[in-house]
Amino acid sequence: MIKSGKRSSSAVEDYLERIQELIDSKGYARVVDIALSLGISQASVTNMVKRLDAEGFVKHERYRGLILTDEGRAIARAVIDRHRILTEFLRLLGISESEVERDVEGMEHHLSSSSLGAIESLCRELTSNRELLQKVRSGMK
Amino acid sequence: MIKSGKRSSSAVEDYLERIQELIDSKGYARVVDIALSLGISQASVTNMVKRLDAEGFVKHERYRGLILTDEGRAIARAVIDRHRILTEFLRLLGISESEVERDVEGMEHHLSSSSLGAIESLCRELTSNRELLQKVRSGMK
DNA sequence: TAAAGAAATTAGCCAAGGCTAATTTTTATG
DNA sequence: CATAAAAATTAGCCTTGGCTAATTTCTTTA
Repeated sequence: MIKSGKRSSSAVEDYLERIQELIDSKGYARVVDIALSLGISQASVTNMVKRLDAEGFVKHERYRGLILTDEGRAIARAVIDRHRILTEFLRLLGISESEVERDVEGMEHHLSSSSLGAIESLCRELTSNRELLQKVRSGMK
Repeated sequence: MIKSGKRSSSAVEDYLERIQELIDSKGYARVVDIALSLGISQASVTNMVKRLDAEGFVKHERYRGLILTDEGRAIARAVIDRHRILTEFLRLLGISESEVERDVEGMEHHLSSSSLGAIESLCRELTSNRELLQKVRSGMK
């Protein structure tokens, strides 16, 4: 039996994504690290961490850092996946790096896995078919 | 000299989009029409309409309805465009109608015009090249 | 044209997520 | 090992954008 799913907010997804990335890159994620990385205040992070802990997405040990629960990690992984694929997609289409970032950050919380799978397939096709890619790119106004 | 741009919120964009659609379809958009159409309370709409009016996106006449200013109409048109193209895109990829709707509603506020143009071009290609479309669709897990 | 009904507004509330300033707790260092 | 520095928390505030209930204003109709 799979845990409910609970549709988490964009903010929650952003936090979980960043926490996982911090753990992957530096081995730990403390309140201060998250705050710096997201560009928000430590106080705001403390609040959200309380919520994430209460809702079972993370376990927090003061001054030690956070770890993600299975559920939290599943969400983080899903968001990171959507992020990666959307980024690849827009880059393939020749969108400028700064726009890719803005667009992806906005869209990554609103993509069903069906749509994600379709875009992934499209990326494969665009990657293996340069002629097609050229054609698409040249058709942009 | 073009007016600043002002990056309006998703909520503002949703309202302007819906107001324009109501005007297009029934000729007018009153508070009650917007409330019914968005599935929220009249009181909430009254509040937002005050804001939209104060910020110069609409003109409101009680019991008569709203009209969009040039600026409001420009935003509405842009959102409706993004909506239309994203919808076409996901439909082409074979996503189910309900998922198309959910995904588009979420994503339509976060798409730059570059990305929009690219997706538009991609739609043209997918439409005129059924073989490609088949290939992409069959590559989805 | 007066009264019923529809439309709109007001008042007061709530939750999510931000913020700063002040304080507490832990770690690290001279 | 005392204390400075770093990390975390608390308290209190703000904005956005919802809500309900009560009230007001306009329109419609008997």
